[in-house]
Amino acid sequence: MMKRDDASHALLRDARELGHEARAGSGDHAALKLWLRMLASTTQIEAEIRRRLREQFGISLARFDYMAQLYRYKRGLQMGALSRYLMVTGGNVTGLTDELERDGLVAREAHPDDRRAWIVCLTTKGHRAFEAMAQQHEQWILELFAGLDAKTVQQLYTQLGALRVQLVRTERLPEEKA
Amino acid sequence: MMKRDDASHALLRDARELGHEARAGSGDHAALKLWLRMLASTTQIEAEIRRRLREQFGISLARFDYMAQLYRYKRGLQMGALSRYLMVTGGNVTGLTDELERDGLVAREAHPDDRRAWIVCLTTKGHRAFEAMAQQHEQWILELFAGLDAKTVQQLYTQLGALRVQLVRTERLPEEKA
DNA sequence: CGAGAATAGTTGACAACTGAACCATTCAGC
DNA sequence: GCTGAATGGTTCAGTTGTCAACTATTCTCG
Repeated sequence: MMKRDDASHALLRDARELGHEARAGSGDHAALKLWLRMLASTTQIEAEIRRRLREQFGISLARFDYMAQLYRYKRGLQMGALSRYLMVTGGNVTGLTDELERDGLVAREAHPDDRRAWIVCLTTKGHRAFEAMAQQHEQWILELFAGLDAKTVQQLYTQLGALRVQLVRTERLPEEKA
Repeated sequence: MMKRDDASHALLRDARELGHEARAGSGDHAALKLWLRMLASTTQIEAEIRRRLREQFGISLARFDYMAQLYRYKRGLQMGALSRYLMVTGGNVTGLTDELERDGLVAREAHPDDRRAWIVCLTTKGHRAFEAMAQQHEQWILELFAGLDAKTVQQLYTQLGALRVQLVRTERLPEEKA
């Protein structure tokens, strides 16, 4: 389908490279190469963090993220808000809440004005447990990013900010056909 | 557990921010903030690409990645190599191969020297199908990264390269306790 | 008020992936 | 050449997440 230069998107692999970056080409596909490198790095870090959380605290990354939100919002959050913040579906939030509640880390409280809704809060136990994990978590991140100097970190942060702006804009665009 | 400055890793949320970045603090936790922004951006782009591949080609991202590897290696790959390159387990590769083979996109061929192993190749149909998808895929990436100018893209690419080097090094480190 | 639309959360079927156990085959070294 | 360890692949149970249908409640407005 569609006549094209066969090499125009050639997904070349440098034998030394790993993972998603294997899709990277050697041509001038700068954005594609950047994306594949970004995806590979993120995937790898995420897997490592996930593994360590599981290993040392017996907790999933999803549950850690969930508790991080509640830690920030000391007065609690509705489940719908959690669903948006965590970028997961409502059904998933229900399940996570059930587990965390069973383990005594969070508690559902009735919403004062809306009988459909719950307010979820960290329990004292949950609060303490999260603080311990969060501190360790930050150490891991520092370790994994130790190869970058402060200036590079700042630059990356700023540049990714620009990317994020673009993403939000694209997201809101009305879909045209393809 | 452990006495600490309560705000030392405060996972603050700016009301305007979304997703994983919610964990970002306002302090000097530069690496943590960078990580959360990176994770959020990548997750979002990945979800968008996944959605579009599903919608327009009825294919999962995993299958796309799988075919990308075979497209690069025209002479085929062993399943173990695919497993490493795709950063997924062997069991997963078996399943993906079964599906793709059933759809006539790839073919298992006996390894000439090792009767345990298979060589998986794209079929002609698979090759054609992948080219069409890959071209569209690159357009999507260009669109999503359109907010960044060429110089920024180059810088990001280089800087993430440094991160990747660090990751490979960390990965190989013998584990110490925690 | 009252009917229909919208919203909050739950449920259950399903898809994707992992990890461990398991064959078959090959390799290493006596 | 044999035996035990290592490797390539498969299978299966369990985890994590999605999606769509459903219940209960609240909102909108004629």
